[in-house]
Amino acid sequence: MNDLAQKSGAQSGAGAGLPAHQLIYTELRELILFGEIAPGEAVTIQGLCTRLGAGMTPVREAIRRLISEGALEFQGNRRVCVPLLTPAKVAEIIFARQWLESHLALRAAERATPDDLRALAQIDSALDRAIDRGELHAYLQQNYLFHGKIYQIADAPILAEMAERLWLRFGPSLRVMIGRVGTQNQPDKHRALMDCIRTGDAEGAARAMREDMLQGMEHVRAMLERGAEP
Amino acid sequence: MNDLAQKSGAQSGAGAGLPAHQLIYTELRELILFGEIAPGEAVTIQGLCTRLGAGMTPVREAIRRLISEGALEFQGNRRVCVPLLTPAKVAEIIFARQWLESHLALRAAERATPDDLRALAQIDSALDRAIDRGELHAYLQQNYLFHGKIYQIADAPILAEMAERLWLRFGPSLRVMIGRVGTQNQPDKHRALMDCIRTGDAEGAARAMREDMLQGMEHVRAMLERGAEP
DNA sequence: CAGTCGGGGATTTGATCATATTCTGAGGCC
DNA sequence: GGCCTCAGAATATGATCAAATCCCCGACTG
Repeated sequence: MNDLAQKSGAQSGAGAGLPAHQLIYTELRELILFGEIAPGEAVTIQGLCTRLGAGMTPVREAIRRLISEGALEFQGNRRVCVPLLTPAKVAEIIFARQWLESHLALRAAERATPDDLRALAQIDSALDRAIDRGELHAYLQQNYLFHGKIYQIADAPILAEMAERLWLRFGPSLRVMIGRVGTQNQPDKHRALMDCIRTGDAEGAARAMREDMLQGMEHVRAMLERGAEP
Repeated sequence: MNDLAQKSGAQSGAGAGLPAHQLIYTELRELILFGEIAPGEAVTIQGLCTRLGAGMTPVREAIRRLISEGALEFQGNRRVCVPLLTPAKVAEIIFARQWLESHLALRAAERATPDDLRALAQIDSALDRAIDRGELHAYLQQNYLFHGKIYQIADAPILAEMAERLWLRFGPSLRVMIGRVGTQNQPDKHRALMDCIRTGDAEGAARAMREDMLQGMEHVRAMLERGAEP
């Protein structure tokens, strides 16, 4: 219960020292992004206060922030929940990502350094390991990291933020989709993408990224149009 | 149950009914959007508490939300200010808006009803009046409303939100730019846009919207590259 | 001797919490 | 079946604590 010790001792490695609402935000964001909270599931302030062991003010701020990012939804009366995707929303997301992701990949191909390529390769091999072992959470995480690294290389913070925000919208449903389809059935376009980046083929990188994205998103779309309960 | 008092809080005195943080958010958002708070200007919680006559919690939440929307910036140590645009950021915004706005205009042209056209014409004439009178604030406001109405007609909430978010980024600098250039020098592409929508020329609407947007944004870009202090 | 740099306290500001108040939803009673 | 009451949750306030900035003063240097 004595969490007040975090201010006096500024040690204990990373994470210590920054404000609680930031930590709560990051934590809650990952819970949503990787589907720990299912689409449609309700979120209460006091529930999170006990779940994350935090005060009420930081939790409130984190929730507000995630609402404004589309990761949570304000249900008219004072209820908050993880939004359910509709086919229309998925169509919008696919449309936006076609443009965003391919452009970011194109920029990344123009700018990537050998170090960047090494980092990408490292993430991709971790991703492969997760696929082999069927580790759902690690798969989602590494996949997200891979795209995030592309965004970082692309050096376009505003566009990257737009792309990251879309992840928050389809992340929960992606988890459900992968959970049903399995991690095996995802032919990996990342290798082709990295090859294009390595050879400086920007157009090819854009195309590979677009295909990688479409592959996953069309599965989500199909699941929503069929199952109707994500 | 049916709270129609969504946002038009002009009735019943103090606009009671919806939560305070929502009111504060809307108010602060407009202050930023129309440049009442200049780019680079610092924003303090307690300053806003007195300025808007509100408690500290709602103000905090509004600020957090606007930070996450890019309308405010977190300056390392706990300072918050309206961000200064850089040429690189403007280039990103122009790039994104080229795609977003033209696509939204295209969708709007495919969906607009006669009622929608009437509403657009009404906003546009208010905009013309503001230009004639040289009313800066009204000009910015009606211009924003015009685009917002297009977004609404387009019926693509996620894309519209992305576009609205960009307004928060360039709004303050737009105000500075118009303040220098004047409202007169903006040849109005809105008429052409509405004509295209009326005749169902979706491609033409997209083109007109793109040109309208470019006109304004290139002025902003030029101002930033020249003046360096917006 | 004057100007500047650095230190230390006062003040402002942000972060968090505990608590009071209000609103929503549900279940019981008439 | 409708109204009323009650419990639980969210909103909002103010107080409190910590930290960063600011300002003033003194010492050192040119």
